[in-house]
Amino acid sequence: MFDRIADALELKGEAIFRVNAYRRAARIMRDLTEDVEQVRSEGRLLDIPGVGEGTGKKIEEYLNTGEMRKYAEVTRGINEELLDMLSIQGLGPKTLKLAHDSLGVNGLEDLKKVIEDGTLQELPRMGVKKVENIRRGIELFERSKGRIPLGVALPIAERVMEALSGERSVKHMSAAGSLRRMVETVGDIDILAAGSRGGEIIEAFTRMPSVTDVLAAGDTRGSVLIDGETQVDMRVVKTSEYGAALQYFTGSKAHNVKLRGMAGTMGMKLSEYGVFRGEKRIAGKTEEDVYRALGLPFIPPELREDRGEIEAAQENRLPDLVLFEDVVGDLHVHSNYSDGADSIEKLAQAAASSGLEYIAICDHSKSAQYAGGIDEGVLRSQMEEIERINRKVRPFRVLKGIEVDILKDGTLDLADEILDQLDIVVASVHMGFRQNVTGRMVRAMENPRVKVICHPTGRLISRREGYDVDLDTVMETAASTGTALEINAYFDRLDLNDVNVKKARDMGVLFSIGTDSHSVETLWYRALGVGVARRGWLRKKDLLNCLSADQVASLRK
DNA sequence: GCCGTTTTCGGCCCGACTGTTTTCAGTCG
Repeated sequence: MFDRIADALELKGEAIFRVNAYRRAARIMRDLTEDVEQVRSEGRLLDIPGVGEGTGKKIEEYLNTGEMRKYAEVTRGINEELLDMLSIQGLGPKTLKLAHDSLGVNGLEDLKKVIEDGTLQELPRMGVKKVENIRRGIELFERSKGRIPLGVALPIAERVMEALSGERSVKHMSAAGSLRRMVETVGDIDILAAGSRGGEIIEAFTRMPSVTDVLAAGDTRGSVLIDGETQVDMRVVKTSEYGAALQYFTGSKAHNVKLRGMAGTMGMKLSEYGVFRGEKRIAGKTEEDVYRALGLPFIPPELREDRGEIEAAQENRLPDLVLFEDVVGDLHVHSNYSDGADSIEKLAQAAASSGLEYIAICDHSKSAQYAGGIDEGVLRSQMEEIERINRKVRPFRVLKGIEVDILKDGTLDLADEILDQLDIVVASVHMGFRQNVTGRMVRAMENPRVKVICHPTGRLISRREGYDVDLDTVMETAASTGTALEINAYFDRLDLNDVNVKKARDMGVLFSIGTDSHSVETLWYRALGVGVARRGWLRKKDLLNCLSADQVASLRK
């Protein structure tokens, strides 16, 4: 509702600072991991930075009545669709308001009509090119399916950088933006390069075979569509400005705004060209230099969300974040014993060559019939095969595991006797998403054999909300029983997500990264899991995957 | 609307590009 108020106020031409205050409040509410009712009942609403008198009262009003008068007032007479249209590229609030007020545009079809019949172009400060830009913006708006999952965007970014790596004048290159911060979905892909011949680099960029549309191309900036749908923006800067540019283009916006404010109060100025004191440029070549000039240690990109990282940096208490190389095991892999595509041996070899020390084969249990779940007998023969394979692939190790179903009464799908023979047991809810999920998970965690609860919310990024589950209770029980919660790294799950990981970590919960791979193709999703872990402020000691195979196999709760 | 090492009013991040204009408004990131 705060986001919608911001949209509506912006459209009405309200002061941008007020609009931004609402956007900030919306972001803060979205990031809040505590129950807002609880915060209110303890009288702490106004303790939340960014929530003042006004928004605090509105939150109270909403909690009491389920309504917000301000929201009703500012959205009166404005179509929801009109507010959505603010995200059309090339069409901002001023133009949209003008079209609304003087031409009666109240939706996408109206706008197309006034473009067609030429009346839009007759408005003040409108011309042929502007209208054409808006027309293209509409095309893109209708074509793009919204945000791209990180797991889809990362390989595209890598392909682009690979294609440009041969350009001789390129000195540095990196993904930037939300992709570099490892946000679970990204709006577009940003690539930054440092080099002397910007024009040539951009030209090579626009000539890549996968490019279907060139949206812009100049000496310092280019923008294209890959395969007709994914927007990639490329920027080229001077080597001396690369650090400041990378810092700037990585964002997040909220992080940068706060940093720039800080720079101001310290008598400096921060821009994408560097840190300045008066006319004098005092940093900019590397990101480390930029942060140092502001009196801060380097803040890893995954933390740059203005969720307390700047304050932590000032007080020198940034977490020592887990590194990709620290994660030496994948604790959730399916084989062709259930619904996976590849043999255990093939998975082991692929995992070994990707730098892992071990994987845990955790196929589905018998109740998951749709997934070819296995019973006690098949599991026994799988354990024998794993022993044979382990003799072949040493020092790599395959752990004997199972992804056991948590049944509708909270009991497990396989008997304790066989679970006792495994190296690791992970447990999942795969049925009855609305049926006492919390109680069932708690009961499963109370079983000392269960080391991990998989995908604790059950959400699918592209299409499903997740279970009816009380995460606070799950986290408390996980902490008290020593059960790890999974960071399921499958690209459409990423479950738990970043904010919940941070919250659970602060409660003393342990974590386990599992790719939930059903073939060798997705073992690389571990990188996505590490991204979520780092965004959740995790250290090496918070993850089971940083233990050795022996340590994992001998875990006791 | 929020907030305070410029502290209860008066600021609020910074710069580039585009297209429309004769000095700048709108949009974007």
